[in-house]
Order: sequence, then C-alpha cells, then structure tokens
Amino acid sequence: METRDADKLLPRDREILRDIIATYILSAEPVSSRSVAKHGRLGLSAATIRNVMADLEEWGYLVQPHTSAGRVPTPAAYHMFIESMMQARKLPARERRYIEENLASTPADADQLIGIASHLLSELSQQVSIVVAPAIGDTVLKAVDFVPVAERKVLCVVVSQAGFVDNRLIETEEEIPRQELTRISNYLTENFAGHTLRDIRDRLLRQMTEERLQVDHLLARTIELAREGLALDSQPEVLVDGASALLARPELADIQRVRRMFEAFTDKARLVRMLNGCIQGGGVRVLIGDDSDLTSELDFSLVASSYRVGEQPLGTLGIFGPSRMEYQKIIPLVHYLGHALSRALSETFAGAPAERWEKR
Amino acid sequence: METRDADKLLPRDREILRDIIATYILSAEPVSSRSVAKHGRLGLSAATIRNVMADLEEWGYLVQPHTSAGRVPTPAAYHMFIESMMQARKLPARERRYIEENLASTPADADQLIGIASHLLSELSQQVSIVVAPAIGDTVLKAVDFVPVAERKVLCVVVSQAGFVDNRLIETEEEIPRQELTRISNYLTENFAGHTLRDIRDRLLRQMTEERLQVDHLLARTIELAREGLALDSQPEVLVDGASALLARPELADIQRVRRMFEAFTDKARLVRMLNGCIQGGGVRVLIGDDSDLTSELDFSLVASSYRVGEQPLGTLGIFGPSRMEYQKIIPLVHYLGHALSRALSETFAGAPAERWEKR
DNA sequence: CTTAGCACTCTCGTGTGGAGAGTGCCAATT
DNA sequence: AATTGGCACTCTCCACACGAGAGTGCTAAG
Repeated sequence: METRDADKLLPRDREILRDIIATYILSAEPVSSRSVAKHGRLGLSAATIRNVMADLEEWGYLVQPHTSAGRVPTPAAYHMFIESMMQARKLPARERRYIEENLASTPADADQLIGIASHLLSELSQQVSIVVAPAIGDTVLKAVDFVPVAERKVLCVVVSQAGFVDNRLIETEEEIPRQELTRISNYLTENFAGHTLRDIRDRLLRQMTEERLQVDHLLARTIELAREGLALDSQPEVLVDGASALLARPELADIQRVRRMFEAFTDKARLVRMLNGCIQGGGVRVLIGDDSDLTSELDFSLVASSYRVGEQPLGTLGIFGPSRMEYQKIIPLVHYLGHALSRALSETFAGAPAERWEKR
Repeated sequence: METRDADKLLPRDREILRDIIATYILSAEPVSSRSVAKHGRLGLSAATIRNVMADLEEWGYLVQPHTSAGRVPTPAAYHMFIESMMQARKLPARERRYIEENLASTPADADQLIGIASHLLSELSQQVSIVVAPAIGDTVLKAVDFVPVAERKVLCVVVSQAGFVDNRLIETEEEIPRQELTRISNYLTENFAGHTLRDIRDRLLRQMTEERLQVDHLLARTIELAREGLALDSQPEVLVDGASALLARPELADIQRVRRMFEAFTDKARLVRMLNGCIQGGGVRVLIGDDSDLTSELDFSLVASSYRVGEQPLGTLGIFGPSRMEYQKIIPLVHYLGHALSRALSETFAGAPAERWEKR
C-alpha cells in the first residue's frame, strides 16, 4: 500500500474524499460510491467514483469493513480532512455567550472554573470531556496558610497564582500555637509568592542544609511545615464528564467497547500522559487512531488544547469521542474554551501581581 | 395474587425459596425445579419442588420471565431473604485489615477519607459505590480562615468538626487588610466553633438586625464575610466509583440499561434524596426494586448506611448494583465500612473538643 | 402428600434462501 | 484516455423454519 501525500492527490480525488468523510461523520455508516455520486456537487457517475475510491483505498485513506460494503475513512484521512479540507466553523454566538455567562457567573476559584469548563465542553459537544488540573508542583504560589485544626494537626492551604486551592492535612512534631502559624504563613507568603512550589521546596531544603546550625526556631518550624505542606507527590486531578451522552452513539452499541472506554478513564495516569502530550504549542492538537494506544484501540479521537495564565501553560482540556466526530464544530469549541478558561483564570486573580524572585 | 407473610410459609417452602435465591444470586439465570431438587439438601423430587414453586409464585416471591423458563426472585423475596434467611457472613479478616490500612495510612482530611472509603467499597464489592458528603449547612464548625488572594478577593476556608474542608472565594465591598482578616478569622473560630453553619449564620444575621445601629466596624465586616463565606447553598458532594467493574456483569449486556444507569448517576440530587432516606437508624438499610423509582426501573438494589462522628450522622455511603447481589457479603461490608469511616473521622480530629454553645 | 410420566410451551441456535447493497471489471461511448 | 453503463459476483442482513433442549403443569399412581 503506497501512501501518497495530500498534495499529490488530484483536486477531484480530494473533493471525493472530502465528501466521503463528511458523509461518514454524519451517518456513521460506510459510504457507497452511489451516495457520493448522488450527493456530490461534481456530476460524476458512480462508476467513476468507484475507480477513485479504489485508488484512495490503495493509498491508505479508506478501508472497507468487508467486500461489498461502502468505505470508511482511516485516521490518515481524518488528519488530511482536518488540515486542509475543512474550514473550521466559527463557534456560534449563542454558544460563545453561553460559555461566557457560565464562566463569569459568581466569583469562583480555579477548581470550580475547570469544573464548569469540563461541564460546558461535554454539554456543548455531547461527547466526553477531559480536563487536567495543573500538577501541584508546577503551580506558582500565591499564598500559603496554616490553620490549626486539632492537637498537632495543621491544615495547610496552598493558593496558586491561578486560583487553584489545595488542602493538605499535616501532622507536626509538637503543638504549634496559632500566632506562630500565622507568622509562618505570612513569612512564606511574603517571601515566596511568585515561585513554583518545586522551587520553593528546593530552596528551603538547601537553606536548611547550608545553615543547619544557626537556624532559629521559627525557621526550623517553617521548614518543617513547608516540607510537608508543599509536598509535590499528589497526582494532578482529572475531570471526566459527559460519558452518558456518548452511550447514545451507535459506535458504542457494543458493551465490550463501552467497558474498555471506562477502563481507559479509570487509568488517570495514562490519560494525563496522553493529554499532556498536547500541551506544547498554543493551538488545538488532534490525536486520531494511530497516534496513541488509547485512541486506536477504540477508534476514538482526542481533540485537546491547553489553558494558561500569561505565558505559563497550566493544564489541558479536551474532548474524547469517536473518530467520526464533527471536527468543524469540535475544534473551534475546544479552541474557544481553552481561551475562555485561560481568560477567566487570569481575570480572577488579576490586580495583585506576584513579586519577582530577585526582589527577595 | 395473595401475598403471604414470611411466617406463614412452611419451613420447607422457606428452605426452597432460600435455595432458589442463593442459586440465582450466583448464576444470574432463572432457576429450575430440577436444579433445586439436585442441589437441595432436602431429598425432594423436582415435581414436588415445582408445586412449591407454583405456590411461591402465587404469593409473589417468584416470577418467571416466560413460560418454561426457570423462576427468578422478586424484591419481596430478596427482602425476606435478607431479613430471615441468610446469616450475614463476618467480613473476612483480610478485608478488614485492608480497609483499616487504607483508612489509617497518612494523615488525611475528611474529603480524602471519604474518597478512600468510596474506592474501597467499589473495589471490595466489585459494584458501584456511592458516598454522599455532608451537606455543608449541617456541618459543625471547627475553624474558619480568610486568606486574601487578590484585590477585594478573599478565600474563605471552612473546616468542619469532622475534618471536611470547604473553600469559597468571596468578593468584598472594599479591600480588607490581612491583619483584620486574621482577627475576623480568630473571632469567628473562637466564638462559634462547635455549632452548625446554619446556626451561626442565623445568629449573626439576627445580631445584625438587633444591633443594627451600634455595630462596630469589625463586627460589620465579620458579618459581611460570614454571610458570604458560610453560605449554605452548595449541593452536597456525591462520589460515584467503580462503574466500570459493573459493566462486566451479565445484567448490563443491554446498552439501554447501562445508559439509564449512568443517567441516574448524573442526577446527583435524586441520588442524594434516595441515599438520605437511609440515613436514619444506625444500621444498614436495603432498598430493592419496589421501594424507589431508581432501583425498580433497573432491577437494582441499594445497600446503604450512614457514617457519623459521635451521635451526629454526617452522610451516607452505599453500594448500588443488580438486585441479585451477594447480600451476605455486601451488607457486612457496608456495615463495617460505615463504622470504619466513622471511626477514622472521629480519630483524626479527636483531642480538641469544641466549646459548648452556652459557654459563649 | 409425593412422585413419575407425559404433553405442552417457549427459547435458542442453526441453517436456508432471498433481497439488497455495493463492488470490480469489462466493454462501449465520448 | 477518461468516463460510463452494464453485469456478475460477493457479502450482509433478515425472515423463516426447524429441531433440540429446557422447563413447566397436570394427571394419575404410589
């Protein structure tokens, strides 16, 4: 099977391939030469179409499920379709407004915002949405606070620049009085806001080693609390929404497939790895079939984009669904929502820029 | 169809019904008179069994999917089975240990604990687990803390007696300096710890009305923050876990059913209503078929129990699955986990009892 | 009251046949 | 040389029938 680049195809072949893909996306059924001949705007007979289709199959853009069935696009075909055969529709004003209204509603912290975003994605696409929250170690610190909640138990609240809030319960060696906790909170917040938790931890640990002997009591406790409270070990959170809408689609008539899909969702680590492959580059990335084990075994695609605050990419959001999804709609949706979420995150915490590292 | 109470049944009839239910629970297939005659410890012929089965059907304990199929237990039969035909097996030591190890691992806040509990339930039962977190309004306050995160944006952190942590971002009329926030946090924590958020809110609002004229600046701000920060409107959180394991069961071979199940999970409000019906009374409650729209339309059952700290029931946890579940295992599991979670929650925050209301 | 026997019913798997859809190829046409 | 109509071929899908198997209900005998 000799593959052939997009630009090697004759315009007519491209037109036919385009028609086949568009039809298949809507119908979910193998496309026959006759239906292309009828619907197609180019007045060709079915027989001619058949010849072209045979070529396209040879070049790896189509397959037939069995002899004497119509043909179905391959991942290569979808890729070509997305890159050069479709014009991404602008997201309808209605939907834009809907997104804006929901994201701007009440003052919400970042965790709530990504929840809303996830819900919007699945609702507007009728597919499964996946949103990955930032890995805690990479977030930039905005404020830390320690709240005593029981004897020798302190709740550490970390607020990131982008508005993500993380709680962690830590156990201390000895009871630490409330005022001292407040002092430590202030010290950490004032000196380290604007840096990633990873940096802060490293710096504090280095400090501890260097000045081991002359650390004062307060600093020692600060370091103890910071080591526990700013731990990096937690998995980034993954939100999956809208699975029930997907079950209505014909490709999931087979239970085994549904099951594999859900098992895929359960394996969060794998999801994160896959999604994060999409984080580089500002735009929307599309994974289809061959690109990844997860999508290929199910004939599914992933349309993903990153969201960010300023330059800093924070996490990924995307839509997961059958390869024959309506990319003209889905891609703009993911694109728009990526930007909308980025904007919402930036706005919430605008106004109080972080101190620079050098300033310390 | 005349129904007949459990104690009206002859011992032999009960024995046969018991066998049928036990067999069906394992096999998922209609039980025939022959199989009962063979496996049954009472040496009766198939024909005799048949007569009894016809009676049991008349009394509403069995149904046949069609003539010349075996028979299947009704919800009434399951109820009788649970109440007087099975001896609940003690939970194996292995599983107890596993539960204890997981719940006691690292210092964890209550939200993490219920997450672990939910996971344990679904893992050990291979069914879907549902855990309802406490409604925020009913939780007893342990500590409040306000963290400034941006201009006129304050993060309110509420820690409940049981260790649940809730964050809420609030927008203030004017910028409030850090020290003042700390003072307000302290004031609220010291004066109101030990009471439900609902009580506190009511009290503060009353105070505001009564002393409208002579409120000082600090109190005014306190009330403003408390009104926003201790708002009660949020839905209780619901955790659902283990859906993919259920998909392996034969009763879910039909997609439509899977879909209805997932739609049921999406309707959190309904879940909460159903689960909370089980909260009264210390023990394990079982809903089967007729009891609730949700279980009946799917032939599913719900085995639920509450978890609590001290006397106070906080939330519900349970297992949702096909009616033919192994109640001998599932009921002890839910029972044990309810207690284990209660214990874990109580232990975490033991040591610092709340002040009494009168003390104020 | 129990049970063996038997006729009856219903499901389920298999096989068959025909309709329909779609293709591939060839020969005729433009 | 490209296009097209025609035709044979293949494969799926559905309907139907048929028989095996499983299970029941009933009756009559023990």
